Amino acid sequence: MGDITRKRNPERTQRLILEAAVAEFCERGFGGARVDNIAEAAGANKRMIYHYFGNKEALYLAALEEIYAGLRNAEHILDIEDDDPVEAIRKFTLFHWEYYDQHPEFVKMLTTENLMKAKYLKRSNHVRTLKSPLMESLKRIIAQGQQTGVFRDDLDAFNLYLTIAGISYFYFSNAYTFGFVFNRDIMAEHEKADRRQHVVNVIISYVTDKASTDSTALS
Amino acid sequence: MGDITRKRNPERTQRLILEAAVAEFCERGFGGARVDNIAEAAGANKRMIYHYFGNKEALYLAALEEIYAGLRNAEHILDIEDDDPVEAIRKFTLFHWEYYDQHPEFVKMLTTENLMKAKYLKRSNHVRTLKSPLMESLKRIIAQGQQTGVFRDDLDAFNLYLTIAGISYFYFSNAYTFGFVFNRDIMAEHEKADRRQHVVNVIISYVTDKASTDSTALS
Amino acid sequence: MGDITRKRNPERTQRLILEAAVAEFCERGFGGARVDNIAEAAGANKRMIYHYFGNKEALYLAALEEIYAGLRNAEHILDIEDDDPVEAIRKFTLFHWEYYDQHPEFVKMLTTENLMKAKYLKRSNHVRTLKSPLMESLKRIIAQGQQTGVFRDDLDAFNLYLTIAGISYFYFSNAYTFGFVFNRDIMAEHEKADRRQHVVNVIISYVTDKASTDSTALS
Amino acid sequence: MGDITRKRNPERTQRLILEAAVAEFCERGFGGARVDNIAEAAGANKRMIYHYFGNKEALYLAALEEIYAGLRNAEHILDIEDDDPVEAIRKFTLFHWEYYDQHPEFVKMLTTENLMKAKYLKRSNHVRTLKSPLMESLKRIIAQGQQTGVFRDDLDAFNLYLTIAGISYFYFSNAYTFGFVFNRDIMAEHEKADRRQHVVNVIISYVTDKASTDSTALS
DNA sequence: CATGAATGAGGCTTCATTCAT
DNA sequence: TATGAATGAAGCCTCATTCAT
Repeated sequence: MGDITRKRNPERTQRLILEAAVAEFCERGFGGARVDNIAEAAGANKRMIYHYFGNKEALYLAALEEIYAGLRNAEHILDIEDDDPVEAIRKFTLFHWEYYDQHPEFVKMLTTENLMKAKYLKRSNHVRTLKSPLMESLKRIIAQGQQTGVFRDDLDAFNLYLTIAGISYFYFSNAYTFGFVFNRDIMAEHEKADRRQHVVNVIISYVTDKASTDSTALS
Repeated sequence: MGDITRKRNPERTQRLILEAAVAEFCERGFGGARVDNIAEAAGANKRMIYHYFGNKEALYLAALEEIYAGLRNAEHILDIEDDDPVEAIRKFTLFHWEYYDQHPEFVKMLTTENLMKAKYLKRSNHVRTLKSPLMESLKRIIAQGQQTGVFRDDLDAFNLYLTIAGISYFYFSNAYTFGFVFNRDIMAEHEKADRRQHVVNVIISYVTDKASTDSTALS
Repeated sequence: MGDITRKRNPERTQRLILEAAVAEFCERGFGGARVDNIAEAAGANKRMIYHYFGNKEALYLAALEEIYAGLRNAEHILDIEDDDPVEAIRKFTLFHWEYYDQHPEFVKMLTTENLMKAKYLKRSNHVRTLKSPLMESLKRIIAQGQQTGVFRDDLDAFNLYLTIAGISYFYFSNAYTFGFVFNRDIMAEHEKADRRQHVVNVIISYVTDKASTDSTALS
Repeated sequence: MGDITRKRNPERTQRLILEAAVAEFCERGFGGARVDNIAEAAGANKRMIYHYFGNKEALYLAALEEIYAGLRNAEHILDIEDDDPVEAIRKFTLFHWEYYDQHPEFVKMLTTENLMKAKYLKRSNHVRTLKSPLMESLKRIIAQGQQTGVFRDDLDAFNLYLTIAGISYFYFSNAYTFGFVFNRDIMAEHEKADRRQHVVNVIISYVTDKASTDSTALS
């Protein structure tokens, strides 16, 4: 008795289950995840999962929303008040790079969810609002860069956002296969540092390349 | 009688099983895929899968190698004999875009495999050699572009390849979540056409942006 | 309601499974035994077998150890405090005869296990200690018999044990084939009584035959 | 062409199948034996087994009869023309010891068959006659030993046969469990030589022990 | 709130046997 | 005679979920 860590602590139990669920779903995907594993990892009884979350699908959705919530919290770090749009876009790009690097569970959950055609995400009521702040930030940066004449004119926020996110995301999401095919240790620190710089270069080259705007007419 | 499609045609049976396996693994991932479904879709007896492929894991590996083999075959299309390096890089980029667009099974199998940390790919003996030709093509293009002074000096083939592949791959691999969060029909033809042009622009801007080579020193 | 025999009685469930397992493995051997049969005979859900024992192999090992444990328990009956070594060896011999007669499952499990080259027995951690008490008893009897000059000098406990056990064991283990070949109802009570006496005679003749000790030189 | 070893040699194929069957049934028992394994080991097509033997059960019966036929052939070696009944009984005993030692497949097939309650043996039409010659030999030896006053009067051929056979058989049939429990290498040559002598001693002590005939009245 | 025993459906795999050639 | 592709039944095992306490 007196074992306060185990007895009658609903919030703690829920949190532990959620954390264990995120880890398990990341590690094995939805189909491969085991409710038993989650219960054990959470130090909770399996019945508690059903008590608090209903079933495996609902637990997965909770884990997915937890992941998106993590991104929302991190956005606050990204307070770009820079006068320099180039520096701002650089920070914006690096924010994504760093986030994916430090939150592999985010990458894995999104990848899993995409394989399931966003089946569960579509059931979420408040996820859709989450990414907007980042998009708004990007739009502000673009506007400022174009006003000051540093950025090309034909920038589209949505496309640029996809490129910035994708170029970083892909490195982490597909590291295993191309690491194997090209026989490189993708996750080594020096490899990541090298790639990080490349990513920034690509983005900055694109947004500041005003000449090539016309080149699009070629294709 | 006369039902030539069902009787004693081992090669056909194997092929049908493999095709059904690719579809099923793409649709549901390794853990979610059902051997029964594959057998039924192939119009074959379930026992045949074990007769020809051994077990589910071996069948998955065969499907994975089939996917990579498909890429190898497609490479022949990419005979870039252009004198213009910019045009060459454009073709190279579009080849990847088109391939991912037209072969969603390639994207899904690779994504699945990455979620499993390339567990099965590592068992493959001849996959590693497959991507080399593409990399060689890219190196030739880079060399030519730099000789003619059109390309920047600091291009790294590996990084550029990852960027070209990733920027396209990401669009298709993450279409479902992005489409939902931003409420856009990512797979609509006009959206894809728009994106296709953007991707080309980004790559060309980067490789031809000789000025910003120095800008990297800033970060 | 009130059906206490079926609900929430883990010990009872485990015991019933184990008993059913012993019967099934005896009847059909390891390969021939059916997990479904065991579950049904135990009145339990098949899943419970895996819950409590892990898998078929582990269940078999548990059954095997149960069998050996039965022998250990029976040993307590064999408290030979006789002053007469001949009477002691007679009791010792009859103990084995009676045990094999009354525990056909012991004979069958051992026979099955030997056909499998003791594959599972070797995994057991506490079986090896079980037979020692019997061997110790025999050694004491031999020592006493030799001290009093009733037994021959060249008795080897291990060999004698094998003979005592084997001569009885064989009758029950091979009853079906030689019962058929010689067309006799081996398991009829009068046949067993006759054989029982013969077995005792053979052992006593051997241990008390001091003259023939030299005869070994002949061969 | 010209590969005479593989093509169109019915007798050879049948013999190879039978030999492979004996080996497989010995190694794994009836339930554990695999028709595929037998076909492969025989270098034959699986269909041939069904062509020549009908089905798995019939093949097993054929293997069982083959085993008994082997014993019959070996009996000819046992031409005991000795004037000395003790020497004759010694030879008779050693014949069984040697046969079991040199033909483990005989021991295993009989053991397997007994576990199945002689299910298949009972279907055999000519096995029952096979052991008679040995029994007749033993009866002659007993008669001679009793006529010359060397053997005890109460010898029963059937019981003596069982003892002689069983005491040897048991050593080989139960070698694995005994070897493990007592931690001895039962099949080592020096162990076998030691045991061989012991077995002979036990039998000779019994048949020549005329005094203890009365002692049976005690029990 | 918490436990873990119990369940039924379904998953992968194996098997002896038959069929078309 | 010989081959090996094809089959349906059944085996072991796993899973998410519910129930009794």
